[in-house]
Amino acid sequence: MTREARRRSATVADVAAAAGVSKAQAARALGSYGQVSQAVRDKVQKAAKDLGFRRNRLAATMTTGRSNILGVVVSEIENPHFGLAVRGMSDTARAAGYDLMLLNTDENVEAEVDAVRVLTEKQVDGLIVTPSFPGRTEHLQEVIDLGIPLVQFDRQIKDLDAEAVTVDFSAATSAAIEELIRTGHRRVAYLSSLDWDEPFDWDADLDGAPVRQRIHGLHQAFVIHGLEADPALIRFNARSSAAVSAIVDDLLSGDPPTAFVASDSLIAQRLLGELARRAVRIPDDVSFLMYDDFEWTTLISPRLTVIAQPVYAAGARAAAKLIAQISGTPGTTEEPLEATLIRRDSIGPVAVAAHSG
Amino acid sequence: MTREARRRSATVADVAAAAGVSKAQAARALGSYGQVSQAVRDKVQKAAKDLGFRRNRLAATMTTGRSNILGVVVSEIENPHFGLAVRGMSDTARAAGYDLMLLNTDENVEAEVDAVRVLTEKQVDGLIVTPSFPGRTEHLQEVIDLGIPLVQFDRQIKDLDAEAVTVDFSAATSAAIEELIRTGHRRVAYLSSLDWDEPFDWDADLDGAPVRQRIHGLHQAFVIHGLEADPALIRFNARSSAAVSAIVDDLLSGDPPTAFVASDSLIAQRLLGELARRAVRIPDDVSFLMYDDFEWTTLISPRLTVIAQPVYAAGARAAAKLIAQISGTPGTTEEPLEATLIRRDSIGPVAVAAHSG
DNA sequence: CTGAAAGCGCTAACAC
DNA sequence: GTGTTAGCGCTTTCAG
Repeated sequence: MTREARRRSATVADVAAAAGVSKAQAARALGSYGQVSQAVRDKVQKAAKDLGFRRNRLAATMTTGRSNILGVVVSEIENPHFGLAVRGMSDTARAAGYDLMLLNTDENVEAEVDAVRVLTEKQVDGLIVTPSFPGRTEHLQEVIDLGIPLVQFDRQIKDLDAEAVTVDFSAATSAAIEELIRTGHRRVAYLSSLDWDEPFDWDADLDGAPVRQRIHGLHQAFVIHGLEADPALIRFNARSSAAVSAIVDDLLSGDPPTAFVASDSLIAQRLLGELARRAVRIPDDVSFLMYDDFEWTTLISPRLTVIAQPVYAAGARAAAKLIAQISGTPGTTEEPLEATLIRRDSIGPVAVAAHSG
Repeated sequence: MTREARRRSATVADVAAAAGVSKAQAARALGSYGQVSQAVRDKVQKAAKDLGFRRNRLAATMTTGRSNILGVVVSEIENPHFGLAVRGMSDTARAAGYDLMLLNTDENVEAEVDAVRVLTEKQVDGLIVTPSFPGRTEHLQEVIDLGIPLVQFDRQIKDLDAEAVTVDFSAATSAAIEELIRTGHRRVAYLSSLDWDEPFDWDADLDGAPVRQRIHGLHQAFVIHGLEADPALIRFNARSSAAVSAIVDDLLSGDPPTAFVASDSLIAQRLLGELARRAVRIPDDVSFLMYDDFEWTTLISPRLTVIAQPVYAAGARAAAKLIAQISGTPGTTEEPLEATLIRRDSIGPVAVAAHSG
């Protein structure tokens, strides 16, 4: 029941024979290119229908060299952030006749290297990649050297001569941190899912991860006010509830932060869960800020102050840029995508008892 | 800067020539199949490295007929439900050497028909599809007739002789509705994103959409108690905030429901937003139930009573089943995937004033 | 407009 | 173990 042999379906040759024309003409009629008389077109169409012809697009790729496939490498497809971004890419790609081949890396560099290789071997016309790790770029450089169009998404590795679609967080981040500082916060924790094992300090080379811009913004805001920010409060690898739980334990055990910043909505949920479990109140005990905006953030109490970003648009733009590169169209210069601070109720003054500055 | 011609990269023939062996031997060494002496293997490996050889997997597909690509058609990739499912598929597929080609349909039948056609034309080895609409099955039947392995995901069209991976909601749904009835609810609204324009009644042929099982369960529970459920409270097309807003307006204007059931987390968020905007309190004014479980549902107040389902596992299983079909392995019979009711605080007794039964 | 023929890069017989 | 040969299904020249 499961397994009838996969019937070899009709080929252009079959259709041509049935229609009594040459393979070339049949192909032209089927593919609507070149010159074909109406008579031939009709005969071919009919024969194709009768035989249940279904073109083999891979064979076409063999000769044309174009697959009309965009390779997409994301770090965490189950993250609504990427879900939305992929939707943006998908809509734009389909509209231009491209399809998406999607690989997930789970923030793992080896998986990324692999994914990029597989995708190029499958002859994708171009790649959209969220580079996991600034330290490893050979595989991406190789793609560029091969002349395969590449667009970096969500993160940007500067050494790489490849377009990048990122959102500008500087204004929104400064505004948010300013607000934290103004309301008395001196110890601000930042949780990211980035795969990073080395000890962190402000000079660490995070390269173009959006985290970098955000952490940098955080640091700068402190510096501007002549304050010091504790690098020990910047934490990575927050990719599971267990990881977040451990981080929270650790953070709360010493000189605790008075504010938490979550790098994305998944981390935010985990973090809020851990905080609630420990009866830490927001914003009375600690303030809270998250990147990305989803409707649930307005449903919880207090409503979360967030830094929203145009995720769908970013995905759509990445696909558009890639397609432009593929087709040799000059990239139109568009206005930068800006993140915006949406002030709600999760940032408040530092509790006096907890104040340690 | 954008567009250096894509260099034709080295082929097995090139490698073979450089290594001074035949094309066949080179291919064997490169693909690690057949018999190759260590000496040849080494020479080939070296030549491949020197030339920057990168296999063309499409060419391989041409001869073997196998692409090692799984086609995935989902209705709403930005829905975290599918994000998680796709992650499950992706992990399972990668582990078995398959990659995913993902198309989104936005619950649009034409898009689905298209997606299925494109995928088969791209010679995917099999398909995982969330069938949008029970009324249109020719495209899927055609896939089956072609002998291309197909697994239905999340929904099941019964006429189709294709495996399906769905979650059993009957027990969880009965339990939930029982609870609603017990606490006095007689008017239970259900919101789904399904594309459905006809007027709804309890006999409507929703076929295998999970909605069907859920709505059926709802209806049955009422019938068992000798009660009547109003079909006018079952609403579809809840695919945007605007749509949900309109539905809520309409629902609230007549004889209003005392409980709302959201078919997924996206709808739930929209619905909760609309309810909050209208100052409808939960569970004081209306009770609330949602399908799927994400951490934010425990962060809001009241914590949401939900029907959780093993989404990741379902995705993983769909991929596993498809791969089993492809490779002709007999499908292992596994225990059914069960949804579970998680009782939290969003279901309460009907407010006396609002009671209208 | 139409057709014949030459590949795209790889693998699968089939000999040696 | 190794090499030769013949395609997979399609799209191109390049002639007519």
